[in-house]
Amino acid sequence: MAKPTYYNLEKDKQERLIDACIEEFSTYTFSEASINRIIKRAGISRGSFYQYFEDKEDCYMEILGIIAQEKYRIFKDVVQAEAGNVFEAYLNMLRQVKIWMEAQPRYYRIGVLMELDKSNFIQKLTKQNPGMMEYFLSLIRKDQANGIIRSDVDPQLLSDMLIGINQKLLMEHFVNKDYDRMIEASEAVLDLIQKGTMVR
Amino acid sequence: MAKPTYYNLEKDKQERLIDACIEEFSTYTFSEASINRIIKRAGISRGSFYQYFEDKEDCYMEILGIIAQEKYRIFKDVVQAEAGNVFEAYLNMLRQVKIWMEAQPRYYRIGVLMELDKSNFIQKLTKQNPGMMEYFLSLIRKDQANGIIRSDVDPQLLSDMLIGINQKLLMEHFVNKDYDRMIEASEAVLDLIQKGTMVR
DNA sequence: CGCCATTATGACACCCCTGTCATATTCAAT
DNA sequence: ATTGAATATGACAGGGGTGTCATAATGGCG
Repeated sequence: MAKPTYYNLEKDKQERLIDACIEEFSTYTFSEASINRIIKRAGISRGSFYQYFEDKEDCYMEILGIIAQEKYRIFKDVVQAEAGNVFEAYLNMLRQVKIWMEAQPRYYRIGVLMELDKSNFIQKLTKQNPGMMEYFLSLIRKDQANGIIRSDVDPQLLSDMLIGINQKLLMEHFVNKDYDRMIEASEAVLDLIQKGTMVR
Repeated sequence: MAKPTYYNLEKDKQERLIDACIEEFSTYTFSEASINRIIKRAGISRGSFYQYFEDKEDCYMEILGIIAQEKYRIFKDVVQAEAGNVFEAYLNMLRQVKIWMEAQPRYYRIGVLMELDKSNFIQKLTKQNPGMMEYFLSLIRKDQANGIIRSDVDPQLLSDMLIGINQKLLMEHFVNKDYDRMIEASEAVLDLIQKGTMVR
């Protein structure tokens, strides 16, 4: 956790510092990120940085905390609409991600870079993510029970597919900043997965 | 290109050097790879390294050349069987990749790390890859003409899906070293894509 | 004002890296 | 055996990085 001095910082200075950190961590991997660049950008001295944070990891955790807060703020009042099936649930989720990407591209980028980092510290952080797969799995099973999805479809496989495909779409459209097209493409993908490619 | 001195090297020494390079480049990104570690492992002096190669890039290119050769050796006499459709072509390709992964996991790993590297040099190298997507696109169009795939399926989309899903499967099974399961999973995925998830 | 706690600073030690270069060694050919 | 070319070597320059620490500046408060 950041040192007391950090929390005592006057607002303006703290914001400058946070912005510099976000800029750095959304441009470089944690391993590649440079404290030198951060302090230069924030206009503070090397010594001060270490007055605020224990070290680079500490600083990173502080930023992650801020991101988590903001994420919660944006996602909390999203209609947790009872999704009719996995596919709808999926699209709901994607629309939320679109909002997130548009509102906070730098935050999203930090997430992307996290996935690319191989350092122990980051690997440990990333591992702590059970999440979404379980959610999809349960939905798929429910849909099978309701006769919406064929019962001989392997839930695990379908879930992997959904997650895998979209990782690609997300990434692709994020670099192009074409978020609307992303939703369209996803709808088409889901449609295809439901109907299959075969001529009937 | 490597310097003449490199090519004059006695076999044993050259092999030790190459092995050290492969070990390094299959463990670290090009940017993160360290000449210090390479020379230590190869048991040569720093000066010697630069007697053989212009610099790190030069060394990397030499290794890529060796990999390309080996890849060709393994892939050349694979039955370029006239695949019946995209899905068969896809599985053919995947089986080749399996052989490659098993035969040369380190080489495969170098490819993976290349994708993760953001340095200019590597980005430039990676870009020069038109490849597989075009191939899939043409096959998909052919299948549509032959009435195997519904004509209202977007070829680009299907191609993206195939490539995207498998990137995930490949990666996942590569880390688990479970190549047989990889083929099975891919077959299941392809089956699902063909038939769709809907109950008919 | 004077005093003390808090905060700010940049020089410093130490680490790792790449690429160079004068010098030493090896080796083949005369 | 001598000599000259090819090869080997590690000290060195120069750059970047992190974390520390003695010292300086600041700011409230008695």
